Amino acid sequence: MINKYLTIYDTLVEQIKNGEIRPGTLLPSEHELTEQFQTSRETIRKALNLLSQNGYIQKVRGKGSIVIDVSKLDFPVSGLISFKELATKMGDKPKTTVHELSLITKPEYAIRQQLSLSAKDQVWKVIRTREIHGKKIILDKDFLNKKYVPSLTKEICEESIYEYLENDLNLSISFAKKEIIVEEPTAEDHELLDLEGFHNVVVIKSHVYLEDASLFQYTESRHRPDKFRFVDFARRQR
Amino acid sequence: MINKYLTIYDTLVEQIKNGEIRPGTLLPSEHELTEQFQTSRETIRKALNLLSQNGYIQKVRGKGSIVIDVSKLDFPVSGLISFKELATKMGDKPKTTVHELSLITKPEYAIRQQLSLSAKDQVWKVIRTREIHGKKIILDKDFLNKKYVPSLTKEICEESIYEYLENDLNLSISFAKKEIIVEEPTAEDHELLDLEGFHNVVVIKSHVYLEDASLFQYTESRHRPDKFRFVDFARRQR
DNA sequence: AAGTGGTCTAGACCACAAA
DNA sequence: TTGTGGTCTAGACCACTTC
Repeated sequence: MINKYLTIYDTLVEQIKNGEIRPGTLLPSEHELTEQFQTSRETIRKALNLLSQNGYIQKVRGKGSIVIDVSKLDFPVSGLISFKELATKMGDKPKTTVHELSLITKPEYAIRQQLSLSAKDQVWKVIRTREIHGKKIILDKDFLNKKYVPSLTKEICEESIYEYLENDLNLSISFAKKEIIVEEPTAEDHELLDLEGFHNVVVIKSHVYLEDASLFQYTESRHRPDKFRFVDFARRQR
Repeated sequence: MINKYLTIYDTLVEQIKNGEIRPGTLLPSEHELTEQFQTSRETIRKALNLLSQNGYIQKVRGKGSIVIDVSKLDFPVSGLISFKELATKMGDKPKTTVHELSLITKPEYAIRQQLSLSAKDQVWKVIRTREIHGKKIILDKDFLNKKYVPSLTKEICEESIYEYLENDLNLSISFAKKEIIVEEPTAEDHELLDLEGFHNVVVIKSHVYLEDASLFQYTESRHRPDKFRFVDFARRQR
């Protein structure tokens, strides 16, 4: 059997999405749910806390758990939509072009800083553009610590580096720190992207960490501003 | 006495920030912590889960809790830096100008939609610009449901609407759904902001909810792109 | 085999809301 | 007063890492 509290979570999410439990109404009380799912209250509370964190319910002491209207925004609860999702959403086959794939033996200072490298660490540098409806709208610059990724090919970069990491290398990404800013396009942006007169690019700088909290990738994803969208669900405080 | 698990959380955060517990090392085990803080393991685990959610540690089964290097980004763990923080960080007194403060008796369709209003609900409309170093760089357009905010003055809008809501009206914001996109400046942007040749504005659209999950505010915060910055800590999965 | 974190339990007491 | 969610406990068993 799989996790009990996750199956309860999934069940409730399903019921909320289906409309079996309507927005604005109350969930059954924790006591009732323990009977419904034949489990202890703490287990129910774990499931409910997940629902709360992911924006499905709002818990109110003394009252109950209010179901939030999740229909207002159509997206994964939080975060940047990935390139593949973006492309398929726009009804297009995603197309990736690899402009550079090289192994840097002596990384420059800025990169060593970003990846907290020691003097002898080597780094994969990958530069790719992403195309939707025939327009190159995203420029991805990836730097990966060779310590964790011994080999890398053009074919892998054209598909998905992440799938390669997870499926073949058995590396698992656990968290990322992202920063979003707007910059003037560089010469490289002008050369590789179809900017069509846009005067800014949206830049997402990410530090990506593995399960053991080791930093293994730094990425700059540079987007044409008209195609950029980021959503966030922010719960107040702890 | 206040919350036990929160005080434990605060203690550990303090130790991590001070450097008493160094990044890359392991926290004491949960068992050890129960003895250190004279409490049960589940209470310790509540504190540790908070640390994990807020990006201070990474828990690894069988190993322990790794302390993450929190110094790489200097900011509140996640989210948009507020105007006041931004201003004080740049060593300037924040200055707010109120351009409009009006009560709309018949809100247009778009606003009724955004705030899920019934036909007879009235809405406060507030338009303000924010100034740093003598430049108007943020345009805030707020729409507040009068049902929750009976009165509003120019003085309140020049200070902080939020402080008024929380301190005087005893209203508490619980969560917000935000969307970030980049737009061409409108005529209004050109009129009210010091755009200085910038061709885009970063727009943060927010739906703000109260503790009982009722939607009470819709806001568009329009930023000059060079002064915009957003940070995000994204943990994978649930 | 020993130590770590992950899940689950059954019960207790508390703070808050509504009737 | 009753019902709700919030905190806390002491213990159990499991899955994983390390030795």
